[in-house]
Amino acid sequence: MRLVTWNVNSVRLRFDHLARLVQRWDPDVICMQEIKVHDDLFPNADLLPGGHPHRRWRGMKSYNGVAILSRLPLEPVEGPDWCGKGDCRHLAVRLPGGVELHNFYVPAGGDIPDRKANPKFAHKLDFLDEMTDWFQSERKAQRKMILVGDLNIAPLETDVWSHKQLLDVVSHTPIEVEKLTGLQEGLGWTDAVRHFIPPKDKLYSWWSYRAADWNASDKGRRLDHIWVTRPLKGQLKGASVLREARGWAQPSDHVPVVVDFA
DNA sequence: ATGGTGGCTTTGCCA
Repeated sequence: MRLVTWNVNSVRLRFDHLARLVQRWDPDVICMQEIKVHDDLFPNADLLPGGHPHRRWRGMKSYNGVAILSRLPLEPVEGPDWCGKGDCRHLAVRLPGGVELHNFYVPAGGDIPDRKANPKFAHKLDFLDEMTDWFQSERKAQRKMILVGDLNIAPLETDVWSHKQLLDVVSHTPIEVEKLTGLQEGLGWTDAVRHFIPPKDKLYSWWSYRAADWNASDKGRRLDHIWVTRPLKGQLKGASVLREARGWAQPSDHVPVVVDFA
């Protein structure tokens, strides 16, 4: 089984790119974030017509929104209303074999890394705390679970273009990294991508639109992740980050991240 | 210290 997570930054602008993704990498399950469309307007018929027939989505107007397209059957799994905001940042399903798949879009957190000065940063930290508590109390480490998504945090020094220069930049501050690590250690999640691509290697999944030449300056961050619980660790077969997708015409600022399972 | 781009909606908000 090949699984992809991708922050598409508007699903309605990404029909061709999704078709190319399937043509070139043939994923069985596609998890998307930032679909930016209300449920009623989700472009179901125009999206990979005839393919990946098992689909679920949760979207709102303009912002946020998550979706899963799959060749394998999906059963719904209920989740909480994170931070009581009803803002469409989580979609959970059960795959055949009793595997739970959790697709997240963690709040970006605004520009100022200060809980008091910036409510968006407070929301991000609270969201991470709620995730940690919920997985600890409602979900157990011995379950087969996959957690994917745009977690909006680059935890390792090699997950950013400059560790020193990003220490005060939201996405790589010590408090965010500490909370993400706490979430990870809570259930003993394995970072499936770093399982194959050594932590000493630089690795990014996002490059800002604001760079004059994203490829030449290469000021990226690894914000998109795929984690698995211990019972699935032995099933991991490979991982890659599809950097070339950032060079496609009118791209998302994120690229797909892929993990293969036995 | 600043501003750079893109998507969606509205002329600003969010990333």
